[in-house]
Amino acid sequence: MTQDELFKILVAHCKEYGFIFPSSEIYDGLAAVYDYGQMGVELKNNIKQYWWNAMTRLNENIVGIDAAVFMHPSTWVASGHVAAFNDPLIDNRDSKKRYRADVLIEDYLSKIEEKIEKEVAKGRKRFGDAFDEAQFRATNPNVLREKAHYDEVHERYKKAENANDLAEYKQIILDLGIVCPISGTKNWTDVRQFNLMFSTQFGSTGEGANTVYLRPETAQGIFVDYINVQKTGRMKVPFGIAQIGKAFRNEVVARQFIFRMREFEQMEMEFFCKPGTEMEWFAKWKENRMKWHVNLGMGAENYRFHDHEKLAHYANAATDIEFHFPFGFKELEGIHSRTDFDLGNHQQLSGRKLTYFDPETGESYVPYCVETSIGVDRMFLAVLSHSYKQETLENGESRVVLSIPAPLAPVKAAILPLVKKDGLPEVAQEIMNDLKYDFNCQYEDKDSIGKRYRRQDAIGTPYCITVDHDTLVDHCVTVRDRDTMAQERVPIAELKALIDKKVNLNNLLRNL
RNA sequence: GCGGAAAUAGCUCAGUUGGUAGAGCGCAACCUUGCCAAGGUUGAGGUCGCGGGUCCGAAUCCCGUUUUCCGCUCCA
Repeated sequence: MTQDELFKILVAHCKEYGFIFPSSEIYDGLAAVYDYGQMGVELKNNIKQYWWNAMTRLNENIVGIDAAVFMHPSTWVASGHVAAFNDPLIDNRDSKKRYRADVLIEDYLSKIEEKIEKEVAKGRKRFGDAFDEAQFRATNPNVLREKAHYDEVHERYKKAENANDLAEYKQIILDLGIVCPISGTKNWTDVRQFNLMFSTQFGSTGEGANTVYLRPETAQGIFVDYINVQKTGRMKVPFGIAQIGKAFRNEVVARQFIFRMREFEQMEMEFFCKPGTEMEWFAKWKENRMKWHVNLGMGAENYRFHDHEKLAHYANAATDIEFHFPFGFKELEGIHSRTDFDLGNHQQLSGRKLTYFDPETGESYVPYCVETSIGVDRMFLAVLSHSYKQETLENGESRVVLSIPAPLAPVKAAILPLVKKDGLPEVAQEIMNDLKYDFNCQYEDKDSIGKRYRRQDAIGTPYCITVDHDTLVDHCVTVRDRDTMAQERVPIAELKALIDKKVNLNNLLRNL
């Protein structure tokens, strides 16, 4: 079976067993939007709990918040999203390639600059030590011609950019005779804008209604609440703020199941530290976060760091933790050193002081920030794709099993009477009623015992507890292990401790 | 957004040159059985993705549209 086939089967499995459904499916679905079903929501909640507890409970200097999805529109000016998420795009009809119109023009401009530098280099070669570069630039006709051309194009481009004049972008591209690097033709479509932020109207729809955006990342909620948390929590730098929440991006193409969705959930932690110490914390959080992943036991070889060579406008260091998905190593989590970009911009735009007074050194500064940002949905996909296995058994039959790390499993134990008579269901119900306060359990008495085992395997239940006729006499049950299929006779009184040992999330957290 | 492919029962699929829709699995009830997907009986479930068109007649041919998959593109 190829990885591609495996992925398709996994998607089908998710739907069949209630993990993930296409959103609004009875209306043909909504592109790249998915719902979590009765099993999916349990797994997802467990993942979030593992992260939340690891962040806020294991670190005394990290606290959590839950900011609103709606934020003041200025937030997205300060964060750079208004500028960065409004790319003017243009397609070449022959090559079917899409480009950013502004990048095409900027590339053209830098080519003119190259020409000028070439001329200057020629002059330097010709005149040797006597070369006066400033004079050469001011007098050489070739340089002057190119410079004039550059200035003219640059001015038009800046004007178009400021006015957000998409038609002018296209006109510039046509006037300059820019061709597609692939097809070599000038057969361009109109320039269109793809705003990656969803917008909606705030207030009444009449006069006075303002456009607000659905947050494209949760991080900004932390930055704007930073000063409130620091003051009210009497937090001392270094400290962190953690948040789990929905974010929205109107992706041009959203695909690969829940890997890239238009509505998704992030688990982000912003760690505020003294400027100059950020690289230490960056290294520490890289190590810390990798440990959190590997601790799940899904194989250290399935993770790797991918350091960014090209950094975003806000970062001075960035790395991804990539996971081995069925479609290759892909980003699961990002760790960025964001400097004081966000707090600095919010301070400037809001006019509010966001500096921290360090009582030990007497210094005042805007803290630097190291961010860890993981997609809940990607983590979910990582767990599921790693857990899904088709096994061939000794008797030649096959089974599908989800070997989900036990503390994350949606259902921890299934209580199964061997037969639906002779008082066995009643005993099983009693056990169920006792265990349900500690674990998410399922009771099932339909079909043969073997079939019920397979159904529980398919949703990744770590333990099946079978009540048989002997139970009525010896008060013991058969406990069947999901992964080994081995069976063990256990007194009912010891059940809780046995299950707890394997499925308790705290045991996972203690290893961190 | 562009190009290619696909959409029939909850799932996997069949459905011939256009002639009023089928199987297996699953689901529900009952009987029988009882430790790794057992057997029997009965039953529920489909305006063939949606909307037009051609035709006496469309799941089937044509056009449009939605969704999904693959390749581009996008993903500060």
